[in-house]
Amino acid sequence: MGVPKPLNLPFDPIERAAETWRVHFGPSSAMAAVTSIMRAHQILLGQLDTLLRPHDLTFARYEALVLLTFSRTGSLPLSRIGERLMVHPTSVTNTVDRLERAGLVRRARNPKDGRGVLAEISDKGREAVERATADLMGAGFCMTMYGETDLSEMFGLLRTIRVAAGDFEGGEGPGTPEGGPPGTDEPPGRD
Amino acid sequence: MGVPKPLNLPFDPIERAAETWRVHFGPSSAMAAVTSIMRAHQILLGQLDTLLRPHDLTFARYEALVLLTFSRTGSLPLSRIGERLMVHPTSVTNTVDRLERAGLVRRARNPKDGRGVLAEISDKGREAVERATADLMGAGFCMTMYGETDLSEMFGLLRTIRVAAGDFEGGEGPGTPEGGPPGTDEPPGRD
DNA sequence: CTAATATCAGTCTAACTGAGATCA
DNA sequence: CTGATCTCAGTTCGACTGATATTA
Repeated sequence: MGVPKPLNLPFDPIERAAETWRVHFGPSSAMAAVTSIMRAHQILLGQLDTLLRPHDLTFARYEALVLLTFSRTGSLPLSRIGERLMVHPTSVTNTVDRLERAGLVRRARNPKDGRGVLAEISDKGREAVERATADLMGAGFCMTMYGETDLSEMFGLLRTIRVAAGDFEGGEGPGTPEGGPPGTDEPPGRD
Repeated sequence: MGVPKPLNLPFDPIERAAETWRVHFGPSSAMAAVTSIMRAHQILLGQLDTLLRPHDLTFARYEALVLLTFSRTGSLPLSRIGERLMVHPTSVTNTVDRLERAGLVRRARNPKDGRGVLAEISDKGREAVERATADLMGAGFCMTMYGETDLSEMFGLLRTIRVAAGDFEGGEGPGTPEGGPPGTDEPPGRD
């Protein structure tokens, strides 16, 4: 899965494409960065899904389960799951469908909002998260080729595009506002 | 598409997940970096595909077309396309199918290898690449929030995971080997 | 003979569109 | 009433498995 067979090309295909690109079209650093992100994603998803397959999970389903584990009551409205994981509403329905079929989650009516549906993690689900997480951490999240400095540098760099995409309000003001975030500061892990 | 509506959460969802993660499971910088790559990929693919939709192209098809544009004869064996773009053989067949149906590419027997099939770009295909490329470059490849320094830093950082995945032989020796790469040094854009 | 190349049939997943039910 | 939440039907897409024909 992912990339079972290393290609071992005698050259960096992205670097070469960037050189050729520059000759044909002009400056290519943005193109090289984009292509690198695409490829990194492909590599990571392949490796993570391979690690998660024995647990009958995909990375998307795993993320949803973890989110439920983190919630106070072990349950969240589907709408909030979609919001936090930044996926389409119908994708959330689909993900929860599969988790429910596997017995890792069950649906419940939201007592606080008749429109809403809660996804509630089951004991089996909690066990699955625990085992899967152990595997992922054992594999260092497939990022063992990086040191702490590189990891936080990468996080910082990619934060810029997330802010630009409007994921959250981190654009204005000094980075992480210190000494008094205006009003919206919630404790982490809140339901 | 992608994420048409900015979420504008009052907090960084990945940062918050990382904090909670650390409390539950331990160190989380690798997890935060992985999640950031996943999200960056999602953002970029959404924006790029939106830019390419009017040209009846996806990013995958666009990449294949560009590769053909770069080739000496305007044609490449499907196997080589798969190798350079690092996609599965059946995915190449599928991509070329679609490009052929759109009249941007045609198949031809490989005169040098009866097993092989060449994908050859058509005039219509070359025009499509030119127009699409103009759009993408006009949009700065959706990376206008970054400066040159950030872009090359990102490329360098992500190069590490590509090397570790065995994409190419860049692991041993001093970075980009200077003064005499061993034997396999080809001119770019060959074939 | 084996190995490489490409195709086909079919599965799986995620992301989407559009429509509709339910309820605040 | 509007708007939010969720579901369903159906599409598109890329990545895959396994089998097969062809040819080096």
